[in-house]
Amino acid sequence: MAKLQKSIDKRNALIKATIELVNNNGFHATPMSKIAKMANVSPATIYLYFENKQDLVNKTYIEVKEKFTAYAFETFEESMSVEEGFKLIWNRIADFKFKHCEEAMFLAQCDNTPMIDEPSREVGIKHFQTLLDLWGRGKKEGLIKPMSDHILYAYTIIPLSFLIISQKRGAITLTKEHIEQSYLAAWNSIKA
Amino acid sequence: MAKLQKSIDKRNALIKATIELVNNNGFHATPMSKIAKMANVSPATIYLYFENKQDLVNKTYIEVKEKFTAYAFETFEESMSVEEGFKLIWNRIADFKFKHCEEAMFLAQCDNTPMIDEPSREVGIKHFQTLLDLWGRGKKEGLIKPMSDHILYAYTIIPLSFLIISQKRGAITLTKEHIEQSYLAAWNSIKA
DNA sequence: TATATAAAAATGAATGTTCATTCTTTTTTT
DNA sequence: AAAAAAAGAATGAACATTCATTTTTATATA
Repeated sequence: MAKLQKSIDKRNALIKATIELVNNNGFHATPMSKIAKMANVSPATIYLYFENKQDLVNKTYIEVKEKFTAYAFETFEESMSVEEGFKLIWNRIADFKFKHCEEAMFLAQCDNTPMIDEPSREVGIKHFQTLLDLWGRGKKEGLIKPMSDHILYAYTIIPLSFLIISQKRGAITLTKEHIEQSYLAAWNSIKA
Repeated sequence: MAKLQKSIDKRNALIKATIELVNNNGFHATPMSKIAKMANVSPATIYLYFENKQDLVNKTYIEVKEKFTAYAFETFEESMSVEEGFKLIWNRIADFKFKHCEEAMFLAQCDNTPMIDEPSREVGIKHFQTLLDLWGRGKKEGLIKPMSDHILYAYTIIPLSFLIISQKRGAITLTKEHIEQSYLAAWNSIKA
């Protein structure tokens, strides 16, 4: 166990360092040597855990995305009403982005960039099915406007990424009130 | 004039090549040599027009952003009502992103990345004052919810970037109807 | 339990490549 | 014929990745 434990720590440290450095400097300006240094590891060690730089970034993306969606849907139950369920999931997402804003920023950067290869991106998308199903139910029940999932996503979830990034840049300081207003804006934009 | 004309052509070709290559491969994977090749120019020539790679990207960003905002506000007039003005500007923005989706994608990538340095980013923001003023008026008149400009922006303009990128990736095909639904979603999220 | 040994993990120093930038020469313009 | 613009080749630094060793861990033996 000791052996495996140690390995996981190093791996986590590498992923954490990748997130932080890519957030602050961008993919193009984060050399493997810096990642190694921040993770307190030799550059060569990275290659024991990841095939190469691209693989490191892909795996980081997938891991963060999975953590994110797991958190988003953790407390959701099928038995909930559409409105209740949506409110819950939306708030979990807001909560995650708030609490783990480094991770959230990293995802935002990946989602707008050719930094991640397509297969890894696909993996990330799959995990959102729960929300799409809920929206499907909402549309059928006439509670949510009959719009493409992409539009629903664009007007409810995407704005949060922007707000978190703005906060990280120091352009705004998000309060509980902002989040409440934000939820209302999201709901108003999709409710039938 | 011949001389100046020629120079401007080369400069434009360089900016166009930068947009295209960065969109498809990301900043980290677009060497100056490729930009030069795509613009039909020697690598050395780039340095007659731009100080270095960072400068080239900064200038490209500023130029595209200016073109974008100029287009967005071109037909707006102070005399318009808030709702009318907002609808007009929003549609101009949608229109621009639709017609010039390469440019729009480039901006989206810049806005979520440390690719651009802060001073250049600031320049890009300044040009949005017209919209902020309009929102200010809307809030005063009680037509728009009293929310931070960041939230208004997040729920009306930002979603468009996501939709354009999704379209470019082939995940959705945007129709006139999508755009209309989209405008309604935007307006519903901010109207008082 | 202590010791020896094999296997695994980790390292720091090379390696070779890529790439931004500069230099020197050539071409074009005035 | 001088000046400006452009070119291609050269330069040197940065960097991803690999190599040869060392250190750590696990296992086996006494």
